[in-house]
Parts: sequence; C-alpha cells; structure tokens
Amino acid sequence: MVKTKRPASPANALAPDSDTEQRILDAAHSVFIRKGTAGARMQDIADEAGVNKALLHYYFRNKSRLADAIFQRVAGGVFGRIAQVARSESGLEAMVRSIIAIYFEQLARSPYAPAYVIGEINQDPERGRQLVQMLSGLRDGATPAMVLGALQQKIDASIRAGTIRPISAPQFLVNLVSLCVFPFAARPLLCAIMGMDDAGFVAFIEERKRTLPDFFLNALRP
Amino acid sequence: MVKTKRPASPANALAPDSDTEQRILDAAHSVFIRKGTAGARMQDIADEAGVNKALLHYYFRNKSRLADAIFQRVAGGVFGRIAQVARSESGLEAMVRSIIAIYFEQLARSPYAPAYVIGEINQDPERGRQLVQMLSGLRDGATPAMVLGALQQKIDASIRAGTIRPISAPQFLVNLVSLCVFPFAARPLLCAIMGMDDAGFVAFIEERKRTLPDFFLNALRP
DNA sequence: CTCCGCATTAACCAATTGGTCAAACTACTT
DNA sequence: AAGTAGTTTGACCAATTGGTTAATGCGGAG
Repeated sequence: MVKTKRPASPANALAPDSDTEQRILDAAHSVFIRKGTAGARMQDIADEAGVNKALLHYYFRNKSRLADAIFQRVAGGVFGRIAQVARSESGLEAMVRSIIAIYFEQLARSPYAPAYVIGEINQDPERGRQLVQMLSGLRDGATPAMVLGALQQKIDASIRAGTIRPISAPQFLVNLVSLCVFPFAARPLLCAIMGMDDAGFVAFIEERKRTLPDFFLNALRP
Repeated sequence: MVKTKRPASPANALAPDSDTEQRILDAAHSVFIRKGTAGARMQDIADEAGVNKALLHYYFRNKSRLADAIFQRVAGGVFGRIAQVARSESGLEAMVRSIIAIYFEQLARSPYAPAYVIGEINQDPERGRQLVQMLSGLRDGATPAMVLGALQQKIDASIRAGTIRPISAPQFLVNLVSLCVFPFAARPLLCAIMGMDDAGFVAFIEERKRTLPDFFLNALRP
C-alpha cells in the first residue's frame, strides 16, 4: 500500500486530497447513499475505506460533518449541470433536448443520487437550507429565481411566436425534471413492480432516452 | 383519559382496533414518515402516542415489525387506488384524466408518502419484495403484468385508430406517474429551489392539477 | 367481593454506536 | 541519529437505544 503523506501539498494547510481522505470520502459516499445518513454506521464507512474508525474523526470532526460533505458532493453533482444549460442561448427545443441528454448522462453516472437526495431532504429540513445556500454559490451568482425568470422569458417568446402552447416556467421545468429524474428515484420500485432486473432497467432507460424528447416537445406543441 | 379496554370486540382474538393500538400506529406513521425507519426512535413514537415505550413491544414485537406495518399501510394507500383505475373500461383519455385526478386526491391526503416510500425502498432491498407481495394480494389477483398488458392493448387500439402516437405501455405509465408523483416526492426540494412556502406549494399543485391532463394528452397526440 | 387476565408502566439490561485519547508509526529535517 | 510534525491505530468511554421484566392497574366474570 502506498503511503505518501501529503505528497503534492507541502505548504497547503487544508489539503483536499490526501489519498486516505479521498478513500474515506468515497467509502462514505457509498455507504451514505446506500443506507442514508441515519442508517449509516461510522464503522461501516471505516471498514469500506480500509482505515481505522478514529481516522474518520481525524479528517471530519463527526458524523454530521461527514454526512454534510457527502450530501453537498452528491447534490452538487446532480444540480451542477442543469443551471449550466438552463441559461444557454439556444432555442427552446434545442434546450429541452440538451437538458434531457445531460440529465440522463448525469443520472447514468450516479443513478442512486436522486433517491438519496429525496430521502435526505425529506428527513432533515436542514438539508433544504443547505441546498439553497449551495445553489447560490454554485454558479456565477445565478440564483434559481434568475434562472427561472430567464426561462420564463424564453417560454413567453415562443408562446407569442405561436411555437408552443401557454405554460408557466415552473410547471415547464417541473414537468421536464419529473420525467427525467423520477424513474431513477423510484428505480427499485419500478423494477419491483414491472419485474425488471438491472439489465431490464438499463434497456428501459435507453428507450426512454430516445423517446422522451419528442414526447415532451410534442406536449408543448400548440 | 378514557380507558375502555377492547370495548367493541369481546371475542375477537386479534382485534385490530384497541384505542391504544391505533394511537401507536398513528404515532409510528407520523414519526416513521418524518424520520425514516432508521432515523425513527421507539421512544419518540411512544411519546407521540402518549404511551409507555414497552407498549410498542407489547403490540408489535419489535421495531422491525412496527416499521413493516407502517410501510405496508403507507404503500398500500399509495398504490391501492391506481390499479383500480388502470383496468377501467373507459377510453384512454378518460382513463388518463381519472388517474391524474385520483392520484392528486390521494397525494393531497398523504403528501409525504412518496418521499418516504422512495427513501425506504432505496435503503432496504427487502422493502421491494415486500411491496410486490403486497401488490399481488391487494386486488383480486391482478398482477402488475396483467394491468400493464391490459393497458398495452388499450394503447395499441388507440394507435391503430390514429388517436395517439406510438408509445409503449411502460413508458406511458412511467410518464404519467412521474408527472404526478415527483413534485410531491421532491416537495421540500422544489420549495427550497423555487422559494415556495406551504401555501405556494399548494397553489403550485392546484395549477398543476388543472394543466397536467391536457399537457399529457397533448403529448400523446399524433 | 374476589379472582383472573389483559393492559400499562417504571426500572432495568445489553448491545450498539459516536466519539476520545494516548501511544505508535512514518516520513522528513537537522 | 535524533527530533519533529503529521498520520494511523487499538483501546476505551459515555450516551443512546432497542428490548425485557417484574410489578401495578383495572375491568369484568364468577
């Protein structure tokens, strides 16, 4: 096992990447997503990281801090990409296709994130505030309200042009996100109900990736 | 405090409704939905029921059994109504409107159920099996596969008639359920992002109840 | 009235679990 | 070689928590 203590950061007090810290973070990520913050055990995380339990407290003061770090990491991954596209200058149709594509790409990478985030934010109200604060500092000062406002303008323009039927920006966005995210959030549920295994789910998602853009755009048609 | 021991069931060995048992069940419902199974504390449930902790073990052997009872109760409430409508003999459009209406009615009654169910089923694989078993015995032997098959036939008929564009039954159903359920599952998240309070959310849902049927049916139009 | 059985409780127990600490280890500097 | 600062560990601690038990309450049958 390689043990190069702080190899690339001699003078950096808060080095973000000692090998072990990263391993702990990864292990915590895995366990927290699988068991939830309340159900996760520090010992399990230590075991999965292959380190002593005390090290978790050495790097992160306590369970709460560690859980916060993981939540931010996961939520950031999920929400990081969307605002990026929601403000692009392309037309509405291109934007819709782009958002769906990016969402599916992101969700394929971390398919269990939605259920975890939903569960967390439902069980601990603090997580809500934590998330808005994170969203504020995420992009270059673009608040959700601003993103929503920009989207509304683009929608209104299309409505006036007769390209789409009237719809409010919040409903537009929630529709879009619901159709993308829900199948992942409810994955075990869908698999159980429809009798799908992992391969079946992947196939289902593949079909969805192809058909969803047209479905959504068709719904907007006047 | 009224203490009428088993008032209306003198000879019923497994009386489902001694006053206290119901109170415990309600308290457990509240706590489990708020904190999740792992995060819930037996003492909290006892407190909320206004009862000694030992009574929980008297009526339900242990935490696991109690959690199972609540999960079945909640999941049953959510899924009970849908199969009921999915096999109705009405046309596709009427069925869509009916499902959406019923879903919103059911979700208005237990708005935190989706997040709870998603969180639970994500954290404990056992819950998945538990759910399929429950769905099997729920209706008159109508398996999910049968419901899905009946839906597929109805869809195919409409496609041949040129009423709607081609779509598979699973995608059809997942689209419909996603649009209905997700906003409730992600309620705290949506409220946080869009800066809505409880009243704002209710208003959002009201607008959604009105606009969603046409949105969905429009998406199906050829 | 008294006895019996279910309901309820206070006190207690054992195991789990988050967290601490001092000792040991490791690489680097002098 | 010795010292030093950061890192890692085993052992331990205190609090929490699910679960048990013996005693008490209480209503109805005899």
